[in-house]
Amino acid sequence: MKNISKEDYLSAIYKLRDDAGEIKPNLIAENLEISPAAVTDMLKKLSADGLVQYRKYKGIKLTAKGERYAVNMIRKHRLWETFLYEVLKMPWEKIHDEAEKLEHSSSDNLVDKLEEFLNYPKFDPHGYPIPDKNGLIPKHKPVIALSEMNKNDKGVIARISDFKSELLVYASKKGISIGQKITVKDKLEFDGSVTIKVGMNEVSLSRKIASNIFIMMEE
Amino acid sequence: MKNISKEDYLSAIYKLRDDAGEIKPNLIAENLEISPAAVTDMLKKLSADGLVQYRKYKGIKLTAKGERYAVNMIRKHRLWETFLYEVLKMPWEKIHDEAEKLEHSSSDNLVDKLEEFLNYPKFDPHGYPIPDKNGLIPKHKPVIALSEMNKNDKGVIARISDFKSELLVYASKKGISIGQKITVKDKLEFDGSVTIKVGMNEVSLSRKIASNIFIMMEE
DNA sequence: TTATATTTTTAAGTGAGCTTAAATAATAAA
DNA sequence: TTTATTATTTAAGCTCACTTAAAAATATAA
Repeated sequence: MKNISKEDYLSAIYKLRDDAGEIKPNLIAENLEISPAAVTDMLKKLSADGLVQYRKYKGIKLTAKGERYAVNMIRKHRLWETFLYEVLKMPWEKIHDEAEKLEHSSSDNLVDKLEEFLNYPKFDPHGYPIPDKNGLIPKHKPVIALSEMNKNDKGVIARISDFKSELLVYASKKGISIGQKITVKDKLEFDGSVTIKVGMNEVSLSRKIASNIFIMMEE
Repeated sequence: MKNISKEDYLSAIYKLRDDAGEIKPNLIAENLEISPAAVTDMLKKLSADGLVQYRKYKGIKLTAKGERYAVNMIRKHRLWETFLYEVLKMPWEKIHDEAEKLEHSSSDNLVDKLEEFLNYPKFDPHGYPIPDKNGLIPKHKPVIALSEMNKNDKGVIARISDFKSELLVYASKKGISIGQKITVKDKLEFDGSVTIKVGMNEVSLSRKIASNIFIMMEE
């Protein structure tokens, strides 16, 4: 039996909520791989703690306090990922799961020291921004999903979704990594797949994969 | 084994057992600050897992398997302590508690990488030996508790018990740290307290404190 | 609008690891 | 050796984060 903590719920809500900041219980349940009933249960507790705004059958929102907690967890997660990748040289696809555990086992103070040691990185190894001590999240130029780009568009890989390690292994193998320049060589309306030039080679990616790779476009 | 409690029991048994390798349930209960009944409960489970040898009302022993697990946890703990102290520059008295949490949240692989990054340290910041990947524990010259030393004995501080952070803060304040040379200036039969010269100053320590400081004696 | 499907909540129950209280075994003192 | 003390185990019960199944609310389709 998995023991998913309040911290995980908050992070999940933060990451999965829509543009209006709302989320349905079902989505949380799917993401954390638990029953919807467990989510209802926990939402009541989080609500009692003043961490989420919860009304039966309505969309859920984080309170300001809940959001602070969530951002703090994400900060910890991304700093640990950076440490594991940059310092311990762990492979790209393993750092997410390790960081997932470490983020729950380190005090704010420890993580502040870690940030200092890493020299205040702004982005993690997958290209996600690292919130600072005050919850401020660095912005870089807007990014667009590779799946949304058109033939002949150019840009630089800025971010790759990190929640499926399979995706990261695959991307690595194809020579796809943060900071690489790419050009869209072809795009099939038929299945949404794109062919890009990255480094010396051309690679074809399914729509699903392309939608998890984010590009900083070139003007 | 992803179970925090079981890991804690094994470490506790390893650390608290007597010279014959045995331990009474009561001692575990006191150390983990739980009821003796909870210990009985868990011992049955550990026994079922083949980690301890348990017979009602008899002394408890770790099995070979249990000992491997315990040593591995201690390895993780001491490597994390070393990292927190040497790399993140966390204060001496805080690293024990932080390492206590991290040790349960890091894979063997991660810890191996950490060890490599730290350049294979042999002792942690409190002077305890760090088991290697194979469970081999470095030995340094034998040490003796400061409380067992006699007037005019000399030596070097090799180890300070780390399970009461209060003790570490106190020691720090008195200028006591690993590697320092000391001389026993006086010892009172009355209460077992000792006065030592360390660096420039003389400090008096109760028997209890002296029994938690270990010295590599000078011949 | 009504019927149907989907989502969410409630209700009842589980296992892990703890608690207190009572019973039993081992140890120490008279 | 008997008695008193201390240590350990058993028994019953609690909380937490889950589960499944059923009920209720909401959303979608005919």
